[in-house]
Amino acid sequence: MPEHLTAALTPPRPTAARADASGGGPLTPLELAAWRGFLRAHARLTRAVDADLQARHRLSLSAYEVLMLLADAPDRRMRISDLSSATILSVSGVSRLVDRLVRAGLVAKEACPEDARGAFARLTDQGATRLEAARASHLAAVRALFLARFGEAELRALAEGWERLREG
Amino acid sequence: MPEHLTAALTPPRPTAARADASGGGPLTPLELAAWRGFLRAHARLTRAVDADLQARHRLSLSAYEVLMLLADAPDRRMRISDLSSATILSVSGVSRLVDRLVRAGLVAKEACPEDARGAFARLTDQGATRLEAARASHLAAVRALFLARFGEAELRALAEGWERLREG
DNA sequence: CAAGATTGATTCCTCAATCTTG
DNA sequence: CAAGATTGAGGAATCAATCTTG
Repeated sequence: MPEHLTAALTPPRPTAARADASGGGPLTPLELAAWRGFLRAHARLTRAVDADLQARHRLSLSAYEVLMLLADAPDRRMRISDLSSATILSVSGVSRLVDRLVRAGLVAKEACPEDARGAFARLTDQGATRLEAARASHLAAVRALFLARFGEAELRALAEGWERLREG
Repeated sequence: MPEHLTAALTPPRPTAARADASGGGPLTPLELAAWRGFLRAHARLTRAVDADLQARHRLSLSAYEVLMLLADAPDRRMRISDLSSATILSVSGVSRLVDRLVRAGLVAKEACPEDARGAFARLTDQGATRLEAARASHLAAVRALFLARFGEAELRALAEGWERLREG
């Protein structure tokens, strides 16, 4: 860590400067810690979780999410665009991911009877098996690296905070 | 939004199930909201902030962060590996990003006198100007989309939470 | 040999264009 | 024409290999 940066990383002390902190003025140390911390925490966490999932089960976090959504869906199938809304991926991103999952045998594509434009992605038995194999260790990793670091009240505050961000 | 998912997105009600919630058992609704909310909030937020920065100033969020670090560094310069530790990028990621910034004229590379293996990236005057032009609107965006949604106590809790994650 | 940096290969994702169907 | 899905082109990031210097 470069020496000139360590000062910026000491825990911010309580400040009364928040009144200044509007518009485009420089971020207060507290604002910086909240924002950069968010970016860094996300990067560290997703890397660690993804690497774990990849090493143990040859699945990316996105692939896991899609398989999980399919497993929970009626008939174990969902349409591409619905998968897109339920994840953080674009429609074309889902299309390509589903392609890869089909090639891996974890998902099969089916035509959509009542709308011939649509396409279903359906979880195969092999996909269900792989998901089942991955689920416990993945959830344990998410708990160990993230959830377990917070108390229940904090988790509620987090969940509520994400919701508040979504509304704006 | 697929109908079968809406139930999972209603705000989690207080639950006493946290005692179960260890190991690899399924996530409680609260845990799910905290974890998925984190992933989704990050995706939405960084996309919005990045798009804004890109549209107004032709800068990616990573580029902004690097320029910012350089502006705050002594002699406006840092070494590639130090930039890597100070950001969420790998060494090769920084190397390629700095390349792009050099091509854009925002950064210049300099040899390192006391260690000929090293390379400095130095902010050019043009880079400083571009950064100055971008700073206010970028910080306003970060405030509007993220910081302003939380009170000061919440920001402190967030900053402290990220710190706690880092320690594990 | 170890450390700093670069580069080739690859992966994953996005946008825009396209095709098909409602 | 609008909506669902796919595909071509391109961007940005990573790992592993390599080169140079300590």
